[in-house]
Amino acid sequence: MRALAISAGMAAPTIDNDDLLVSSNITHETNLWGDDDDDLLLFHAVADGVGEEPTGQGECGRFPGKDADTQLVPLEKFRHGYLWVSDFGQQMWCEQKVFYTFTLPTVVEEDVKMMKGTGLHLARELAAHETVPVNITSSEDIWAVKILNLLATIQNFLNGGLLAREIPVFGAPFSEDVFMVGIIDELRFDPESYTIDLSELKTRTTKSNPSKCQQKQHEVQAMLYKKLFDDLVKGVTSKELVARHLKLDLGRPLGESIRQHVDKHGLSAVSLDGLMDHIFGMIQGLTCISQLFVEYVFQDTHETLSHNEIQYCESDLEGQFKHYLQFWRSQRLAEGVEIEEAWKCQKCEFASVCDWRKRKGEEYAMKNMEKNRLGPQF
DNA sequence: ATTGCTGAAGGG
Ligand code: SF4
Repeated sequence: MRALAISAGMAAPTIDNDDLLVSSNITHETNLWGDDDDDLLLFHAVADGVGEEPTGQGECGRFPGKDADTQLVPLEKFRHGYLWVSDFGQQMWCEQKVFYTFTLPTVVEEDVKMMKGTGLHLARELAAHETVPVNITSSEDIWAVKILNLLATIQNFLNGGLLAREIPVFGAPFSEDVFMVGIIDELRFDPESYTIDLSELKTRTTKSNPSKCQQKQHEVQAMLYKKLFDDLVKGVTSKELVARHLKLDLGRPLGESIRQHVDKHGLSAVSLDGLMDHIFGMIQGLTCISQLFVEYVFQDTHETLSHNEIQYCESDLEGQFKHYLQFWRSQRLAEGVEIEEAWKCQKCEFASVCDWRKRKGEEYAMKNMEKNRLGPQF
């Protein structure tokens, strides 16, 4: 079984054989994974957005409410009106840090553990398909790539394929009208039971599972992927919704390079309108995700430390989703870590300027002083 | 900042 994925990037397009996956970037070219011949076509596309600097909203720009100058909330200032699934995980680590990464200059240094993690993910991805570059001429093309890569997965499963990696998903969960985009690490299809399981891969520098709080991050990430995928299967996510949030013109003709791949899938669509009609119809022939797994792999030896099922809890997910959304809508300030998690500040590049950390430290010192002052006498 | 006039994710 061969899969094809497309990617658009700055580099020259490359075409591989075997299973192809495509990823697209904001630039002029994309890569398709896989074989030219057939089967799976996976695209990831990128979205467009709008970014802005937060401005004089008081100390560190942390006050809630719209930005004084631009009247934009973080969702619009820092993202282009839609969020990434991974944004929520970052917020769970430290929301204040998320805020700083968007508003303060950061030090450029290569992160070996992240590069290793990326490498391990890429190796697995390429084991499932190859990428083929495509040319991109518009935002519509970029999203068409994502949709074609999702289509490749769907066609793969409907044709008896068992495994897919790096599957793009998107939607606006929980009727909040906030658009989310993400990429699922891995889906496995069992034709016998007609079930699809999801697996989220995390690599580790130490030979141990992460702390509870990090495990929680990974679980929420996996649950959100399921939610987005299931909404697609259920037909909750419509092309109009996608077009509105991503500011896309459904009728705009797709570029030549994209059209060729559309043709290869046996489709006649010339624009996103027809392409999404097709894919949204087709995905409803699949089934919602059954089991969720998080796999931890040791970076040095590539050995799997654990591969455990996690429980999907929709009400829990919804609660978290709405809480973290408040930050993006300026309905509350960014929250930093509590004193129990001050260890996170140790390696944080913003520690020396972090207002939150300073305040927490002072509060803590104050409490201790109180205790010492009152303590001996009572 | 890798890519940030911003692709998702990459680990802690
Ligand atoms: S110093 Fe601590 S509280 Fe401040 S941004 Fe970093 S991790 Fe968050």
